[in-house]
Amino acid sequence: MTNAEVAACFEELADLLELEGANPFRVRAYRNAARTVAGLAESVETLVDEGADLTELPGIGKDLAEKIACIVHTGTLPQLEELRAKYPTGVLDMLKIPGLGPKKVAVLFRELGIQTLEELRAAAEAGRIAGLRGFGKKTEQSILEGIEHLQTAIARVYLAEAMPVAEAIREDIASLDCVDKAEIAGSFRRRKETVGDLDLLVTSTDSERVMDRLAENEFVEKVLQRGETKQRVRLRMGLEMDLRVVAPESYGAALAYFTGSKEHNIVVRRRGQERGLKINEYGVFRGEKRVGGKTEEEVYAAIDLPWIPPELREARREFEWAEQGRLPKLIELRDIRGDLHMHTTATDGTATIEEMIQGAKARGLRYIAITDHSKRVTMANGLDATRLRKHWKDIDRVRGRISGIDVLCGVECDILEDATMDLPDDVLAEAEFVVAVLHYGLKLPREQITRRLLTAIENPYVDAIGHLTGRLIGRRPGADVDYDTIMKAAADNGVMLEINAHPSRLDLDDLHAMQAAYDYGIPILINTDAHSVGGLDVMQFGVFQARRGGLEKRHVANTKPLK
DNA sequence: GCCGTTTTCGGCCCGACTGTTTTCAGTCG
Ligand SMILES: Nc1nc2c(ncn2[C@H]2C[C@H](O)[C@@H](COP(=O)(O)OP(=O)(O)OP(=O)(O)O)O2)c(=O)[nH]1
Ligand SMILES: [Mg+2]
Ligand SMILES: [Mg+2]
Ligand SMILES: [Zn+2]
Repeated sequence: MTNAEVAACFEELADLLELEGANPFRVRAYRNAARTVAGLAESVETLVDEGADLTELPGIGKDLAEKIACIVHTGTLPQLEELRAKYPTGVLDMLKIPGLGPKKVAVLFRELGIQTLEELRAAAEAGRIAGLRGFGKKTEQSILEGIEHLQTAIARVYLAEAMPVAEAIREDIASLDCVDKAEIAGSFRRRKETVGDLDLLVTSTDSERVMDRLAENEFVEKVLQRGETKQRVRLRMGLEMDLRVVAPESYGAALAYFTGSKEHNIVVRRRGQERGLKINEYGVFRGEKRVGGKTEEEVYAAIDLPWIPPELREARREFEWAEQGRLPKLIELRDIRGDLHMHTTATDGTATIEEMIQGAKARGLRYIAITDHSKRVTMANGLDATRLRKHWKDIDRVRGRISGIDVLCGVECDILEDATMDLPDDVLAEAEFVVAVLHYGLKLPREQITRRLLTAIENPYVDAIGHLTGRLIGRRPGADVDYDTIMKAAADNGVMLEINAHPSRLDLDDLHAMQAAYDYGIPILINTDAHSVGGLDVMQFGVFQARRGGLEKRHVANTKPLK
């Protein structure tokens, strides 16, 4: 039972309770529990087995602690099963339609007995929905469009994919004379690995002009919603964008609001309440009087906290840290000196040794390791001992004529399904850098995954483990890694763990990078795994993930000089 | 359902947009 699975139970229960018309704060408690569990680096299953006191976790009381234990032991909750029996899964599907929330879905289910999206479509087409209390012709029409849209709607988008579009739109809006500031906020500013939409904050005294300009932008397909201060549009790429326009004096408060996260905002506002203040997107108010909000610093100062970096604003540990003046000084891209994982045309890269070295040098790196694939990765033309030794000779020749950057003859060695290394020790011993990885057999049971990873970690020639779980964000889950065992072994054996910076990997993720660095003292590497010169530019995404995990420069080995 | 040196009961963030409504509920950010 993974943390994600436990969290999913609570999420589903929250949705079902909402349909039942339960107390919204009780529903929130379940959602908070889901978030707490999902945000835990340690496995709740282990915690339960060890008899840990779960009520020490934020938002988990006696009741929820028992429910967690019940889910871990039985896979579900009696209460959840009862509600599932009452509301078929198709009812929950209806909640995905924009504009349909728990109240409306409950009406459709109760009054018309609608249980699936198909039945909902039929009812709307037959005109049976308009006329229900709270439903009219427009709602009926928007339901039909909503069902249609669900079929083609895109999932969350990689931050890296959203970035060029976001930046282009931001610049266009910023070029208007009436615009003071334009910033992308939301999950984008918090540097989450994927974004559900883009949130553009603009300060201006002419919101009409700003909204018109966005509506005309070449990336925009359609205006979905428009009011006095905000507009929602759908971009041609499928992603949607929220535009919020406020007056310049509200910049800080609005940026804080729109950056979120939602849960972070709730804590900020609660701390405001406790101090007799009201905090909203327009400012900080004592009664009618505005007492701050021009900058984010003012907002945080009003609740007796230092400014908190956006990457940490997830209502995890940041308030505790800020309160104690222990906010980490987060690593920055410019701290990175080396990149110890990349490929060339020797295997599945598209650039030569020389091009990769020059590319790295042009990006200001002082050292790199060239780590082409080992033979098991036949698809990528992986190298056997003979070809690898020849490749290293080639690298050695090229590095000899390029000054200003150190180049290591490395290898990305597969950890085979039978828990042996893809290359013999005598070859690995000759390597100047070895990053060991799982590529195949990711679905093997936890015990075998552990055995394989331990083989690599205990191998004297392995320097680091790359993309530990092998997850591909939004496409496939990673291997079932026993983090505690693996991290303890890595710490004991002096093996580093990688944050693979590729936008679809980011593996280690933020939570486990934090666990490795803070709980186990394991040096972290942030590597690009570049397969082309341009691939070296993804380093920033690895740094973002590290920042979200609270990592400082000191935690990251490739900020240090090559020894 | 959680939580607390102001509370162990009674709060729980705050506001915009839409559509349905005759004054506001629902949904969403
Ligand atoms: N105070 C407050 N702010 C909210 C609430 N919901 C959303 N926000 C703020 C914080 C969010 O980061 C910001 C943008 O909302 P989004 O729905 O786009 O969420 P976000 O960008 O965080 O994640 P996303 O990747 O879009 O799913 O609006 C809320 O219920 N209360
Ligand atoms: Mg967003
Ligand atoms: Mg949004
Ligand atoms: Zn690689």
